[in-house]
Amino acid sequence: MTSTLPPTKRSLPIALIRAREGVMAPIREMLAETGITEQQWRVLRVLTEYGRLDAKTLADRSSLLFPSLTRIAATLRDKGLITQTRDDADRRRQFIEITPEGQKIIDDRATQAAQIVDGFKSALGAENYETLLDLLTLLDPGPAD
Amino acid sequence: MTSTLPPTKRSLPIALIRAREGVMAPIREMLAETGITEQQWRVLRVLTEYGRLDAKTLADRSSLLFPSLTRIAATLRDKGLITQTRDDADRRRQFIEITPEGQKIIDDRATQAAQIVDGFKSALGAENYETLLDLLTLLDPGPAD
DNA sequence: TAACAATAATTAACATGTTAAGGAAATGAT
DNA sequence: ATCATTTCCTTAACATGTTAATTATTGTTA
Repeated sequence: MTSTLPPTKRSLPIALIRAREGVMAPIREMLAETGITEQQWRVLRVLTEYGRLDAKTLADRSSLLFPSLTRIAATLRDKGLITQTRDDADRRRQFIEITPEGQKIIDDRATQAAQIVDGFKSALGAENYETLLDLLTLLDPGPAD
Repeated sequence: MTSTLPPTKRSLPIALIRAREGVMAPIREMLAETGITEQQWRVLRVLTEYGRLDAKTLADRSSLLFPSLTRIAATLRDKGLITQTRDDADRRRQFIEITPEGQKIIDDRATQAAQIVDGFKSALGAENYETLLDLLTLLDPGPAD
């Protein structure tokens, strides 16, 4: 049975891109007022959720490649939203922690962000929404949570 | 009812990124041998599916922003994989068409690409796969096909 | 038709994605 | 202890994502 490529309208990679674009549009709009990017927001959210983290773990949990995190961390540090501390026990490693200023950005927008998420949940229906998250997780090869 | 942000492990934007990463990894691996990028592959696939297109339509169907398409088209032209033709009726517009060399890249890899897609379809199950595509389409604000 | 508005495309500027190479510190083997 | 290896992180180089400004052409209207 020779398989052929689906039409691009039913292509999984393209559907993932478009869905992400649809979901991120209102979030980006919200973030525009804060002067931080979507990825910077993601880093701050992970730091809020897990507390101080080493750079490697932070990159994993933020779904960022290490080189991206290096640049983003430098930007966030310059903005005073995080601090970077060398690990005395292993001087290769680095700890990253959110500052009160960074925390404030999350706190100030958390409700608004949650409302955007709720909007999509309503649009799909709660059950479909959970199904979608479950199916997406199956496509993620990452460490089995 | 005050809504709060979900933990990042159940965040829709992050789940979309990770899923995309999981799906694209083997495709990128395949494309590495061809010397073209994922986006360039997408443009060539759309051109194969729809034939000659004006740049605006091509950008839409490839899910690319216009500035990205401008650069990608220049690259593909330099590689001899597409041709660009000015519209005589409206000299602002431009038509883009795939060349035999470009077509060959698609033809040579179509089966392999389809097998990768089939792998994900099996992993999820055919029914779940279609459900996933349907749900993703609901998140796409784009023109209702 | 002259002035203004709208459209197609490019360019610019900055941030991120991606792969490869490099540097510093820790680990392991001899 | 020394050398090779591994690990954490940075830097480099190039492609793309994103928004804004700019150019060229077309359309509209007074």
